[in-house]
Amino acid sequence: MMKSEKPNLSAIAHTLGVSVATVSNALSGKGRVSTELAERIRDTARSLGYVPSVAGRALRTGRTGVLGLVLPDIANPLFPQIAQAIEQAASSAGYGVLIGDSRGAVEQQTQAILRLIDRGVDGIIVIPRRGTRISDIGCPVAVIDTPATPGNTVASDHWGGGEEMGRHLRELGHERVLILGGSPLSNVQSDRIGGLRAGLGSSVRAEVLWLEQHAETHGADAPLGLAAMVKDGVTAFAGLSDLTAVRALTELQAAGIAVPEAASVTGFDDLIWSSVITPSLTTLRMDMAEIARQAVQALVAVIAGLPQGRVTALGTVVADSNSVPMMLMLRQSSGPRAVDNRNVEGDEA
Amino acid sequence: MMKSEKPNLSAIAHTLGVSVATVSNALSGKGRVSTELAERIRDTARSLGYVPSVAGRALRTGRTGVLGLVLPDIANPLFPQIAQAIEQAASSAGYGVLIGDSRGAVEQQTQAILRLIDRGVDGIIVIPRRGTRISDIGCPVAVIDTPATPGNTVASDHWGGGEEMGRHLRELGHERVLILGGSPLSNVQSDRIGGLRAGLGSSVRAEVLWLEQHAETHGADAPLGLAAMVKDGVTAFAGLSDLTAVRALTELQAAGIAVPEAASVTGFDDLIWSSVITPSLTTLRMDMAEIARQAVQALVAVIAGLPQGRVTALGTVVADSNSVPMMLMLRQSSGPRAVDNRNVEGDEA
DNA sequence: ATGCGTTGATTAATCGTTTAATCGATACTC
DNA sequence: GAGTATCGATTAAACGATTAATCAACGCAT
Repeated sequence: MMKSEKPNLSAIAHTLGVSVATVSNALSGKGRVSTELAERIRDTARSLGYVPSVAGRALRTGRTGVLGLVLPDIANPLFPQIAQAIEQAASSAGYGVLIGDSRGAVEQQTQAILRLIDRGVDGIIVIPRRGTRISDIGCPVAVIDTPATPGNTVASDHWGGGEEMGRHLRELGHERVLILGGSPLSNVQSDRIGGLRAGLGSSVRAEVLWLEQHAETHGADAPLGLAAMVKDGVTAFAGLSDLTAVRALTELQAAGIAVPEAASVTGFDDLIWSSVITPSLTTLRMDMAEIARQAVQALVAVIAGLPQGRVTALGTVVADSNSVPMMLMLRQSSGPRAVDNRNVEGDEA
Repeated sequence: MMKSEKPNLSAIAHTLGVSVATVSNALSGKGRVSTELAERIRDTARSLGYVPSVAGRALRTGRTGVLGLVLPDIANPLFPQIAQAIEQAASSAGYGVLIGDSRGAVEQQTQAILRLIDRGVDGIIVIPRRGTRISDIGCPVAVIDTPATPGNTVASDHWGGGEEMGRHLRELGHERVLILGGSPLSNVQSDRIGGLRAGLGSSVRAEVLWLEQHAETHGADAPLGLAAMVKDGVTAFAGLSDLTAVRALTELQAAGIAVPEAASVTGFDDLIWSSVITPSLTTLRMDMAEIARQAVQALVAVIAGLPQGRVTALGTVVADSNSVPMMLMLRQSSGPRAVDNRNVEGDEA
């Protein structure tokens, strides 16, 4: 059963009759060890099932090999994608990922960061709450927000994505578009709107409906009255997230308005259900794998003190490119503009 | 700027002219220290901003104060709820949470667990892949699956939830129900189906459509043909997750079948969009906060070697109660059975 | 006065790894 | 052949916290 206590460096050193330092050097490839002995050391290390003690190493080197991940609100439906990508990137860079939740309030974000630092993380990846700036904390930070945000490390090209979507809708012939946003405070949403407007061009009329504001005046889950807007001439609804897009889509369908025949609906983020609903949702997918890879790489470079590790004036790390293109997922919910919706049947709300 | 190096025990000891051991004793409250001196030590510790080194402590005590969290697939839309609840519970118990992703494959699950153990976690919380058993690994494990699963630590009462939902549908007068499941291998889904059948009673005809199987024969995102089933007399669709419920809901709507007037749709899990779609989705919410609390508590009890810490024959920790009730969220997508759907308009697919 | 128990503090060892300093021994240069 | 690199390995000192063992001092009963 070889239930022997976990093997450590001195166990290996002892079985081979050498010193622990030599073993350490051999395994890390740092000091000077004869290739032949190094080989034997690696062999016995493997056969003994040696795995270095993170605690011992951390104590000596001052680095834990752990990154912290802070999200505005862990309950965000985007979280799975993000967490998976970050974990994957960190793991293949030899790092673990400790999660920190800043559930809601802004000051909680700082709290979460401080807790992670107290736990000894080597660096932190923050997806900041809308409008928040990351003040100078005592460890390397990668910020994933918007290419336009000062101090941003790397992020999706929300503007470019919006532009592509806008162009798509314009080419379909839409002339009145309603943009459905959550809150004007979000950098991400501002970028997406800017891009949408640019892509739609000056000939297309685009208005914005802020859901947060709507919720305040009409109650939390009140209908948005989209059917009336269709009657009024709106033929496309561009949600700034798939969540609001699905909300719009179902509200239209429930009112008897066919999507995409009578009205188009588009979203952002390609959340998991976007492809399974009927009609499947035209949306923009973020390349989270690439974003995560870059963020982690930049962070690790600074942590390891590599020459390519660079830091902004705000103390955040900088990646190769701070903007990663989004990918338009053309699906069924967007189509050519309906010729005339004024006499469409729908209306229930 | 007091950029002094991080204060450690000896820094405190030095400023007060006492030994580090005394400081350690005072702060941990373990050894024998005069109350007056202990007070002074705590004061200076606070004023120096002392925070214990996790590495040092881990090396000495062998415990890191970190729990691992392993999920079947991090991309699961339930992940946010779970992660947030676990992080919260762990945090208030003084533990950090390290995430491990077993992205897909079953053997990856074991890999993820081993990686976490190598990182020195004190315990692991696993939400196992369907049908997977957790073999004896070298550290305390809490399993969140199904009350009926052998070795389960704590979980939602999926059966009871299903029963409640079944009763709800029966009371609405439905006589033919289609249950929409993903895969028959899932313990959770089996329980939910069992409960649904029990709640519906013997007078209600209930069939199951397995989406995974359907995808294999008809292609990944093929329509489920629900409109035809409505014509055939089915008046209620019970999704085993909100994801499939929304899929069903939109497919029905797109086919011109009014929900809940012509057909009811229900789900499980109360995922984030369930409340914002139209009609909002009747579903069952899990009490993840309570589940997480119990799992963490049980795990920590075993880790700390407390007398109330108990372990099953399979090596998993046991909680106070292994079953937490689900909560029926009555919303708009379920209603009384339509008298006759045979001549309903809908049909497009 | 001797012995004993208690209190309040210190000493010193230990956890496992890294790394600068050291030290033989061999090889090379002039 | 004496001085000097170079190579290959060892020694020993950290890193910061915990904890068993020890110790001085004091009170108190015999």
